[in-house]
Amino acid sequence: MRRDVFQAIADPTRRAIITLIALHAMTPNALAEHFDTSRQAVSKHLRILTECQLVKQEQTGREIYYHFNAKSMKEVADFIEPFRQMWEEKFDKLDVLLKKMKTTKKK
Amino acid sequence: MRRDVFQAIADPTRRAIITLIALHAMTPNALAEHFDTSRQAVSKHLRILTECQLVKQEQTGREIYYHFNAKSMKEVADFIEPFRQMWEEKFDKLDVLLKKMKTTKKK
DNA sequence: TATATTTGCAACCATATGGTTTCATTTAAC
DNA sequence: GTTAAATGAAACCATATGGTTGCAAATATA
Repeated sequence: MRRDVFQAIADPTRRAIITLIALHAMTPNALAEHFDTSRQAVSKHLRILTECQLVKQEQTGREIYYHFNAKSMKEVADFIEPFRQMWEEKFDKLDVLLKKMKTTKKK
Repeated sequence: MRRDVFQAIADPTRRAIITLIALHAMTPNALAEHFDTSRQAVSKHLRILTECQLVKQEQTGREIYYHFNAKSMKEVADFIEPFRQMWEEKFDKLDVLLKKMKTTKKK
């Protein structure tokens, strides 16, 4: 079964879980209170997030605190980073100049 | 039907399409040659990418060139950006110092 | 005009997904 | 020791997903 970070963050509930957990570690029970779904559904999301290492477990007694593991998010960053300058429209003057030179040369 | 950018980039074929198209606009036929799937399958992917505005169509005769629209990728960037400093482990000395002062003060 | 090319759409299919309910296990509290 | 709380796993279900094949429409080419 394919289980990667991109698929993990595709679900809005999982993105919300990530955002909550990034602030501070939480138990599944505490998390479930933030959503309309059942605790078990949240647990399934946590399983998926764990499988792609977006979260880590820390057991204390019968409670399990889920921590955010930001490193795994880097894969997403690496994918979109090459496109950043395409949506950020601020090009410095050197870039514009180089682009101009390139076009005129071609012509 | 939910159709957002996160779901769009969840599929590896669609991510590959995006990467190809970002280099230069392509027709569905040209795109399909890069994959094992049928042209129609690629067409379905393009439909999804169009719906969340990750690509734009430009018709010339009977051919349709698909362009990459980087702006729509910003939504993903905005989501992961807050976590960036959590995975980038390079903190400058001032940050470390401030952190230290904070802890000692608390104690 | 007749034919070939490019494309999107519809119907269908196997599997994945996200949810539920039920149950077993472990640990805390009484 | 008995009961309650926290959790994960399994079974089940409706729907979404990604693929296929077949077909129709529009445009280029002969």
